[in-house]
Amino acid sequence: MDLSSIEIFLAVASDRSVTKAAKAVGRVPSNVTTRIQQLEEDLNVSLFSRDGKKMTLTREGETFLAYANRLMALALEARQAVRPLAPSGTLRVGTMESTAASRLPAALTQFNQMWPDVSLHLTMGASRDLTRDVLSDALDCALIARPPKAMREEDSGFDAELKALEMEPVFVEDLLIVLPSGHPSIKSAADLRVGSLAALEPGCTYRRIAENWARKSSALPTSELGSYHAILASVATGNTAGVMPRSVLDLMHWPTPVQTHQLGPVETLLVYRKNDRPSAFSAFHEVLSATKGRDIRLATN
Amino acid sequence: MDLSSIEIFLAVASDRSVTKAAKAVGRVPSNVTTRIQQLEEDLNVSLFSRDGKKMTLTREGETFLAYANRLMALALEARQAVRPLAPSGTLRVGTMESTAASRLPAALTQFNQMWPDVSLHLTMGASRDLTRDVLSDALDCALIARPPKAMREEDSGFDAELKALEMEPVFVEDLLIVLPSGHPSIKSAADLRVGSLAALEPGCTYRRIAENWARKSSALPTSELGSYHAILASVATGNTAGVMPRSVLDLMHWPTPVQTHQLGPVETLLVYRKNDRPSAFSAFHEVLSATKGRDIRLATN
DNA sequence: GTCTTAATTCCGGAAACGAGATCTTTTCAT
DNA sequence: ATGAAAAGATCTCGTTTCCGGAATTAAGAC
Repeated sequence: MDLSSIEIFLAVASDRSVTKAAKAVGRVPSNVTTRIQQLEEDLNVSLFSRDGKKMTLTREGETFLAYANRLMALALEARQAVRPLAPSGTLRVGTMESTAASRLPAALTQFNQMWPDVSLHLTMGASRDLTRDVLSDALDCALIARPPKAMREEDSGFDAELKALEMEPVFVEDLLIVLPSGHPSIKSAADLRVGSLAALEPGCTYRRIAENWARKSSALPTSELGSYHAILASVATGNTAGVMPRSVLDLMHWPTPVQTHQLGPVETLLVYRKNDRPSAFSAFHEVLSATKGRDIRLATN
Repeated sequence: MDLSSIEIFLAVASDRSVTKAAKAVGRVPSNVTTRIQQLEEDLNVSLFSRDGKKMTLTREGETFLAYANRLMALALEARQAVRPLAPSGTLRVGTMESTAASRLPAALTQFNQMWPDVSLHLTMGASRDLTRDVLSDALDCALIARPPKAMREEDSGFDAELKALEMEPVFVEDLLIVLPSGHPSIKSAADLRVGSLAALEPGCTYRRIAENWARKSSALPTSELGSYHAILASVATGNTAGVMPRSVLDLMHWPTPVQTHQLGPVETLLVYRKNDRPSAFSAFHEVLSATKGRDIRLATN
C-alpha cells in the first residue's frame, strides 16, 4: 500500500471519475485505472462499482475512504512534525480570487491548525500582477494560472518573469464559459448570443484565455466586474457570458443548471523565487500538496 | 513517502543496525541504506546519526518513529476494516516455542483487539510435527523453521510435506549456540568444552541444525529439555551448550553477557494448506506481516 | 444506428528498485 | 601498533515497476 495510490484513490473517490481524477493528480487516466486496480487487488476487495461509466464507491470503498483521509493527514502531520525549525513569522501569499474561493479554505484551515505562529497575509490579484509581486519580493509566493503556450509566446514579458521563478502545478481547473439560462449550446464563440463577456481584471489569465477564444470569431466587448458573484449575477441578466473555473461554479449552488462551454484545463501554479524558501513557505507548500485533490472535509487524524 | 520505506525505517530504528534490519525485512543492506537515505531526503531531515557504525535515532528520528508506528497501525487497521466478511470462529495456529515467546505476543495482542470474535487455539510443537498437523488439517496454519537446503535433501519426507503446503517467510532468526560463562570462544564444534548439547524435542529444526553442525567435528550427546528456560539453566551449570535463537536469548535478560556462537540465520515460515484460507487466517496473516520487524510497544493508531 | 465520452487494455520507453561487488571506516583481537 | 573482521556507504548492473500514449471496448446521447 503506497501513499501515492491513496492520493489517487482519494481523487477518484471525490470526483467519481477516472478522467477527472487523473487531471487532478496530474496523471494519465490509464495510470489511475491501474493504480486503483492494484489497490483493490492488494486489499482484496473492490472499492468502486463500475456500473456503466459511473464510478461509485462500494460500501468497503466508503470505509476505506475514511482511513485514506486519516492516513494522508497523518503522513502530512509526520512530515511537519520532523521539521527541525518550527516556522514562524509572516508568510505573504498571493492568490487568484478563484483559488481563494474554491481551493484554499481547506488548506488554510489545516495550515492554521498546524502552525498558529505563522501569520498568513493573503493578497488577491490577477496572475500577471501576482507574478510581478513575487519577483519584486512584495510576496513570498503566489498561486497563479499558467497561460497556455500560445499565449505565453504572445506575451514574452510574462513568460520571462515566469522563467525567473520556480513553479509547480498544484491544481487543474476546468475553465468554463457560463451562459445565460435558455441560451442554445455553442460550439464556438460565433454561436454566442450575448452582448458581452464578463470577467475580472485585465491581468487575469482566465479573462485573457476567454478573450483569445472569443476574438477568433466575434468582436465581443469585455465588461469588467469585481467578483465571481458579480459575474454570475450579470450572466443571470441574460446578455452576458461569464468566465470562471468549474470549481468556482460548483461552489455557488446556482439554482438552475446552467449551460456551460469548456475552454479546456488550466493549471494553477505555485510560484516562488528560486533559492528563497523560508521555513514557513516549505510548510505551506507541503500542506498545499497534501490537500491537492483531497476531500474538503478534513480528517482529524 | 512509501509504507515500505516506513517498514524499513522501523526495522532500523528498533535494531539500530542496517545489517540486522535488512535481515529482519528480508532485504539486502545496501537497499536498506538507500531507502533510509531516500526517506531522509524526502523529509529533509536526518533521522539517524551515524557515529561510527552505530545508528542512533536523532531527535527528529524519535518523533518520526512515533508517527511511523501510527501510520503502520492505521494502514493495518484500514486493511482489516475493508475485509468484506468479518472473521469469526476458531483458528488453530501451531507455533514453535521460540516464536511464541519472542515474536507472537505483540501480534496476538493486536489480533485479539481487532477480532475478539475469533478464538485462537495455540499449539506449541516442533516444526516437523506442526507441519504434519497442518497437512492433516489438525491445524489451520503453523509457524515453523525452514530447514537449510542441505538438511532438506537429507530428509526428503519433510521436504515433500513442505512442498505440499503454501509457505511464506515472516521472520528471520539468528540461531545461536549459547556457551557457559567463561567458556573460550569457538570457531567450530571441535572447540566445544562441554559434555552435551541442550535442545528441545527431536523434531525441532533448531536442534537438528545444531546437531548437524556438532557432528561434523565431535560426537556430542544431546540432552533433551522442555523449555528454553530449562536450557539456559542447564547452560549455567557449565557443562552444556544451549541452542536458541538470539531473539529468545535477548528476551531473557540473562545476567552476565553470555558467550555465543552464530550458526547463521534461519527463516521462520508461516505454512498453510493450499486453497484453504478461511477469513480468520487471512486476518491473522495480515497482522503477522504488519507486526514483522516492528517495535513491540504497539501504536494506538 | 451513429457519435461521443469514459474506462480499460496493451505496449514501449523510462525510471526506480534490489542484489552483489567494492570501498571506507570503525572496532576488536592479537 | 597492526591486522582482521564487520558494518555502512557507494557503484554498477539487471530486473521490475511505473508512466504515458494508442488502440479497444462499452455505455449513453442524439
